[in-house]
Amino acid sequence: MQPVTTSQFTEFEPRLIEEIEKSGILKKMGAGEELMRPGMYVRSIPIILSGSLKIMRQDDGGNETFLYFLTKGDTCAMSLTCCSANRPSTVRAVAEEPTELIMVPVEKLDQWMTMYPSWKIFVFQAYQRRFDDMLEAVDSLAFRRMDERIWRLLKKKAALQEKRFVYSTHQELADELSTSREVVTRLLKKLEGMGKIKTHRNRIEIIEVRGETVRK
Amino acid sequence: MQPVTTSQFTEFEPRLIEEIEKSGILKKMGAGEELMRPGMYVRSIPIILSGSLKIMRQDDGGNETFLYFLTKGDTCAMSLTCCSANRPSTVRAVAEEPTELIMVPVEKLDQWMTMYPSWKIFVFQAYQRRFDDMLEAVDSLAFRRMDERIWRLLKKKAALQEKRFVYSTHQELADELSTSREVVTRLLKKLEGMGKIKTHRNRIEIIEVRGETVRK
DNA sequence: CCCGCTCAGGAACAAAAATCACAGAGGCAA
DNA sequence: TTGCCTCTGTGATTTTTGTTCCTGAGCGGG
Repeated sequence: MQPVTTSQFTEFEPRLIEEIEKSGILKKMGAGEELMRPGMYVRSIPIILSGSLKIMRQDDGGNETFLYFLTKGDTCAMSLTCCSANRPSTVRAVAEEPTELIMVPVEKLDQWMTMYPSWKIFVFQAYQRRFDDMLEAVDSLAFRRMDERIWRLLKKKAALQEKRFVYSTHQELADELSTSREVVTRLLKKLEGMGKIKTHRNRIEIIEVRGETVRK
Repeated sequence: MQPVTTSQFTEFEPRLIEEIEKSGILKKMGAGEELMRPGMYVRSIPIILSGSLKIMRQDDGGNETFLYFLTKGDTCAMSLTCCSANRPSTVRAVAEEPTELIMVPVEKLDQWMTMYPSWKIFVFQAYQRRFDDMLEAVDSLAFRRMDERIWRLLKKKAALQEKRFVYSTHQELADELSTSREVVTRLLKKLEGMGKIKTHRNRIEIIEVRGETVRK
């Protein structure tokens, strides 16, 4: 429909890329914009072209916790499962930065699975990667203390955009780590004391990664 | 090969059941026996006939945490991903009770996917269920305090075997919740004080579930 | 420039969980 | 019975995290 740059996905057959471009709808999202929330029914699955989506889990009481990021070439495994089971989403997806994606209607999923080997591989890889991501989230929650969780989250965010500045408020980080703003502030100060970061208003500077200084 | 009772899986085509019985290997495990550990390469995927497997995540320092149970009719999504990506396992699987399973060689996975619609559904449902389980594990870790986590684990274990006794030591529960034995002992005492359980040596009795008393 | 708002910092205290240290209970086997 | 071993209970202490409350910095709009 739109002139979509799916051609970057070299692992897809040309025919499949054609199909994606034909039936997919291009969507542009601004930073912080919400693509999906718990309870929402999903009728199409996103493939990310650029930028990144932050996937969060929420409980009934408004608390939430970060699960993982989706970046270029990723698709949302949750959407896949929800779509095919026709159930509402149980997670929230928010654009972490300006993000472009193609929304592919559910109906195509099954068709393409049998028609295009590369699509089958794509879908299975999506499941695989998300399992890995979930396990990492579990590791973080089960085995690490808050200071390390913050530090890792900051590094992940910085790596995502290949910048040394992370544009998050303490409150946002607190939400992502399911803790309180005060705790984040405290531990950021500690990290600052250790020389790993420098805090600014609305932005945190990553100084040191494993002894190396981040450039850019 | 062996006379396997796969016939209980009515959702499979008769032809598929035949195939499973032909190429699958029946395996019986005693309670506590280990099917898989991190680092192990898997060349066949298990389908559980009876009993249950406990899936645990371990970190490098010997700590571990419970992820979910697999029961009759389930298969291990981790095995699926590990097999097809030819990577070692990143989780540990232990028989929670005496358990019977069929081990199906990896090679069949792909074949059956295209040949038998019911197998494709089976595999996708496996992914779906395990995603749900992982999300529940995350909820537990992120949003609940240790006393509630213990209580829920006990109820889950009791439900698994439809008994009101849970045959676990405090140390085992501590490992499953990635905490220390002392904490478990203390909180069990608290639950006992609340009349929800009664503790015995090597076994815990579930007294009350949501106001109802457990029979059996 | 002042007002109002969000964001960050921090003190003081409370609660939850982890750690240390030890004692006793129960069961098994010599 | 005695000794040994595992499992359980508990007190004391520390660490980590959560909570409450208040202060001031920074920033944009009138």
